[in-house]
Amino acid sequence: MKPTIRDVAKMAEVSISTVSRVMNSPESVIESKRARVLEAIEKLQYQPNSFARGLIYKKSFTLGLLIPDIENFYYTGIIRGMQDACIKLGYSLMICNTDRDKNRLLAYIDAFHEKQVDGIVFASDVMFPEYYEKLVRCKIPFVLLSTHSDEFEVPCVEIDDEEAAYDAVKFLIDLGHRDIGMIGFNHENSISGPPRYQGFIRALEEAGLEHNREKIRYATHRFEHAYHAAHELFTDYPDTTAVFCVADEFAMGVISYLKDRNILVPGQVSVVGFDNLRIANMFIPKLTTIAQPMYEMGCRAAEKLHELVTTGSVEVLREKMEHKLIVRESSRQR
Amino acid sequence: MKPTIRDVAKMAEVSISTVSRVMNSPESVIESKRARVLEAIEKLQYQPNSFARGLIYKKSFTLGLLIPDIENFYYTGIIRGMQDACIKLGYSLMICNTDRDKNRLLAYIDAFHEKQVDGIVFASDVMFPEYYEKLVRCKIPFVLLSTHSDEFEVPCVEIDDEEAAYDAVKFLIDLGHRDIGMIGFNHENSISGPPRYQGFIRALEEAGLEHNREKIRYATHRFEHAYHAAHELFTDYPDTTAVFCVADEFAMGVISYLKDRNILVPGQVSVVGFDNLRIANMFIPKLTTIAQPMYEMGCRAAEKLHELVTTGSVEVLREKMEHKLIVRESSRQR
DNA sequence: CTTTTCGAAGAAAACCTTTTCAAAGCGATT
DNA sequence: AATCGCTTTGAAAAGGTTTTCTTCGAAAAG
Repeated sequence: MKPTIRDVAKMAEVSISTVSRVMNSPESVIESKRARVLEAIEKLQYQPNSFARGLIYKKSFTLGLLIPDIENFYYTGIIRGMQDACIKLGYSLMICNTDRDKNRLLAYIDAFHEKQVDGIVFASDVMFPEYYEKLVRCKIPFVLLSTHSDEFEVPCVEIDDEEAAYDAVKFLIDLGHRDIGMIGFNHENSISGPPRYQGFIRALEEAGLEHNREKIRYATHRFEHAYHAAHELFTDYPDTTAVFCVADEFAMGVISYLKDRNILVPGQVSVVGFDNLRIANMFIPKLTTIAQPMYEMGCRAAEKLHELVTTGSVEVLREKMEHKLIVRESSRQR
Repeated sequence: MKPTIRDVAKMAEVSISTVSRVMNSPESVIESKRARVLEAIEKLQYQPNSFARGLIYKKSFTLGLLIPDIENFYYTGIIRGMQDACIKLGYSLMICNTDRDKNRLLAYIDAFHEKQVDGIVFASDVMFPEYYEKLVRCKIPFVLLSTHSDEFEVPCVEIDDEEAAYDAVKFLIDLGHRDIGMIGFNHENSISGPPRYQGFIRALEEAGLEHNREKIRYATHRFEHAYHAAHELFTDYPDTTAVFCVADEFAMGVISYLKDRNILVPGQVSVVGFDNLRIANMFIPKLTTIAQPMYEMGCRAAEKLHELVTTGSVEVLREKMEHKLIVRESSRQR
């Protein structure tokens, strides 16, 4: 049986109030008793019961993180950042993987509610009214990560997707490419899909390359889809010399496809990815890509959530993080 | 204010006991009242307070998972499996990433203890006496995953590392290779290091290829180390025609090194990996590798822990999972 | 028609801690 | 000597649930 505060009190021959005080405001109890209590705590290996504590404080000192797909390398960086921030701020972290399943996500919110997490970071997914209302009804504070909501006023941490996509495409154009394709996210069920598309278009228009507008194929997160999308793209537009991919995993899919078709990357076709996953630097060829500061974003999300939880509001609603183009081996001057 | 069982009772005009019964043994309360209670619960969006519950049950219905490095792709499969099993079994899951830091790991155990997790899955790391004793003192049940302990009697789920390594090397030998190197885990701080080494040696001896005994270089988990280890190996033994790597990430490092040296894989050198990460199928060339059933191992670990938590013991102490050689593109007949 | 039995539901205790309130002790002030 | 104020301590309430113990009433048995 786990020792309770009562056992400590008995051993130290004081009341339980005194034991509690020793732990929470030690200066208020006289030296001699304090020493006895501390000794008893040590001897019994006493650890306060967090359930009893939670009952009183109405706080669990736990944050929840909701991610769509833990097998997506993108989230591992986020998790590390958030976990480190949680340690600093004194929280535990509960990570849940929704597998992009609506019901599962809803169930996790219930679980979080029941476990009384102090707040939730909601990563990447679209904030459907259903989710929003549930969260509000449960009165759980939350912040969005790598996503935002136009419909509701929710704090978020993200990069400028439009600008980042623009930078990537501009880079390809500056390299001399005139026939540029794109592998994008489907616009429904995706927040970063539209702005990245916009960035692509803006870069094209600025350079008078509107004839590429239609060279877009869509994929849904996974390598295999991107491989297939690349097949479609190059079947329809075999003269394409550069492809902008909205995810590194897509870039790998495209490069694999080109490899199978014996098209050289970057020799014949340049490919730019997005995210700068750890794998981007391990792939052959190493990927040119738009880097997102995943670790920092995880940290910021946790800090922002902490701010929201403790003060009830946040100073800046939408926080933009810096992206950066990283040039490696998958792109080349035309 | 969150609604409590009291509010539900008032609205349904019954006692709190009845409300409690509706939730825990509905058949014991009469239809009419049950309906009223259910309605009130629905209307108030009532959710029982898990602190109060925990206080009574002395259970948190939460399991902890301790992993050394979340950026290692190996663990994402494990996490998915374990999380799915947890859902089935009615647990929440708390994942902690130790970054292979002893103090951090110890701190997480404290956190788990304080949060009263019902049990812990301890993945991949060496079970140092320090950890073991702490866990025992805290009376937290735990199982080992992808590791085991010779020193202590702890339930575990793992594959047969010796056999798996043997299979991989045997495969290379059967392919006609006579000059085979290995990139292994350092033996200190690694559980699977020694048996995989043994498997390598056994396969060599069986084929009368003992002259390869020394062709081993070590790396510590990361791609870059493996790249460097490959450099050492091929500098010392330039005639090597096949490399057995104890991790897919090592295989990628080796292949990257060979690529930089303009040595073709599998044209001139065959490379076999270990784990069958998702990335093994995305890499160029796709990796021949030993598959571990990561998802199933995560599941089994959770189930086993559940068994341990609920019954106090497990039926089979050391559970062996099946591995399997997957032949892809990084290996070829010599 | 009375007694027994059984089902349903309420009251209250228990789980463990923090915190408020009250009391006791004691030196200092009037 | 009585009062005041201060420090230190203990008693008790509060937090929300489950569960045991009782009670009440109705149905079954005699």
